[in-house]
Order: sequence, then structure tokens, then C-alpha cells
Amino acid sequence: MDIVDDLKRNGLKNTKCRAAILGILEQSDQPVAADRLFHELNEKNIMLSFSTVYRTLEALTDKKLVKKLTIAGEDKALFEYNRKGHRHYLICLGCKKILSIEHCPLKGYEEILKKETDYAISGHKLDIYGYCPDCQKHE
Amino acid sequence: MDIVDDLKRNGLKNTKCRAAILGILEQSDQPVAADRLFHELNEKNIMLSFSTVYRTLEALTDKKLVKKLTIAGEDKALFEYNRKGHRHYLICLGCKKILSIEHCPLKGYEEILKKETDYAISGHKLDIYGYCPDCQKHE
DNA sequence: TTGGATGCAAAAGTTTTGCACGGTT
DNA sequence: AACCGTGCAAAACTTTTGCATCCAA
Repeated sequence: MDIVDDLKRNGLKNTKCRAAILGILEQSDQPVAADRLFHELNEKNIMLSFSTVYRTLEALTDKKLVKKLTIAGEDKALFEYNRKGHRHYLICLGCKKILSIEHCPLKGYEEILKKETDYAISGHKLDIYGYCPDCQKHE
Repeated sequence: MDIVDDLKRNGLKNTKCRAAILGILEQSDQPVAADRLFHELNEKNIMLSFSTVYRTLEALTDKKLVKKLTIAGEDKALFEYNRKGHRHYLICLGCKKILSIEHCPLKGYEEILKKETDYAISGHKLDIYGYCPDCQKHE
């Protein structure tokens, strides 16, 4: 099982909670908030406490199995399975759905910026906002 | 006084608190967090409560005099004087200093994305992370 | 004078932590 | 058996809100 391997390879014990949380994230195409994870797990009769959800997410984030992200207009953090590889997000302002964009239009720009500013650039984060086709219809 | 005009033009009463908060933001080249504003004002012997700081920031944000933003790795919201015009941020991972970048390398990209996804694109947010010259030296 | 602005205190929401207990290796 | 993981409750922290009072227009 991939998920158990993910855990073991990173020196994390394979427990019901961790496998369940990592599993949900791995199968979701959307970043998920901590409270949503908590409720989804409860629905599956996997009872765990809020502290465990947060501690698990922290452990998984530390080991880079999971990415933590925040988007403008959201007060809480979101978590997603770390599928490696650079990604941007297209966020629907109507339904809050998040689409991953794998193509990066900023290749080369970091190099230009480095020359201009003398900063050592280590990465960037691009979020694009708009309305998905569904939300355009209903308004 | 520009700041008083800003307030009046937007139907906001000109009060000590609002002028002080807007003034600090206007003179800062960095986005500022609510608690930092609170402390800076106290140092200037302008005593006001936390609720007022938040309520004032909310009013100023609603009127678009101020922009509210959140950056990855920061738990609290930051606020900056709205200097109009599109901006990106270059954030130092060492000292957390934020540099404004006025040039936008994404002209045209939104149009391409619109065709690819059928989303109505309304904007984007680009944060670039790195280390400023000072922080590069001290490490 | 009147409605909006402020202070205080309490509440709400998310996230963290202390401590005792339980499960994995 | 040892150590890490978990549950529960309480705390920390940012932000919001209710209500009485105060101030700008």
C-alpha cells in the first residue's frame, strides 16, 4: 500500500489516523481544511480528535508528504497531498473549487528577478481567481 | 491633508483613529499586521482598542483605501495602503521583509488560461519567495 | 442632535499544548 | 519494553460582536 510506504519511509508510525488522513488527501483533487477532514473521518466512523488531526497534518507537512496552503479570503489553512512538481491554483470565487494548473508561465522570470533585485529566489506561489463555467451560468 | 480627504471622499468620519491608522499604512513600505499597528499607535500615545483597529481596518478595506493580504507561513492578515495598480510581492524568508514588484510578468497569460479552462478570470496573486541580500550574507 | 465611532469585555473560530493513557514496532 | 501517537481539556491567538458611551458632522 502506497500510503503505508509513504509513512514508513519517513519514519512515521503507521497508524489508523495517519493512513486515513493521508488516504483522504491522496484521493482528493481539492485541498482540504482541517475541520473538513475531521468531519469526513467521522462520517467514515474513524473517530479521532481535533488535536490529532492537527498533529498529524503537522507531521505530514514536516515530512513533505502534505502541503499546507492558505488562499486569500479563507481564514483557515488547507492541506493537500504533495504530488511533487510545481503547481498553481485557479480558484473559483463562487464555489471556492480549486483547480490545479501544472503549466507554469513563470519559467525564466525568477532569473530575471534575481538579476534585478539580488535576491536569492527560492520559489513562488501563483493563485488565479475567477469564476468557473458553472458559477458563470448561475449568476 | 490627503488622508483626511481619503476618508471624507469615502463617507467615513475623520477621526483620530482612522487618520492615524491610514497615516501609518500610507507611510509604510511594508504591509502591517493588526497587532503591530496597535503597538505602533500605543507608542505614539494614540491609545485605541484592538476592536477599533480591526473595525477601522475593515472599514478602510471595504472602501478600498487599504488592501488586506495574507502570505504563506503567516498566520495573521496583513494590511497595506492601497496604492492602486497591480502589484506582486517578493518576500524574504529570512527577515520577512516584503518588496513590492510593480512589473507583472503575467500580462496575456490570463487570456490564454481563459481559453483553456472557460473560467472567467478576474485576477491573480503572485508571491515570490527568496532571501534578500542581507539575509544571504548572514547565513 | 443624530448616527456613526469607540472602549470594554466577552465570544467565536482556528490552532497549539500538557498530561495521562494506549498502540506500534 | 520503549517510544511514539492519541484523546481530552484547557489555553493561545487572531478576529468578531454586543452594548453602553462618546464624538464628529
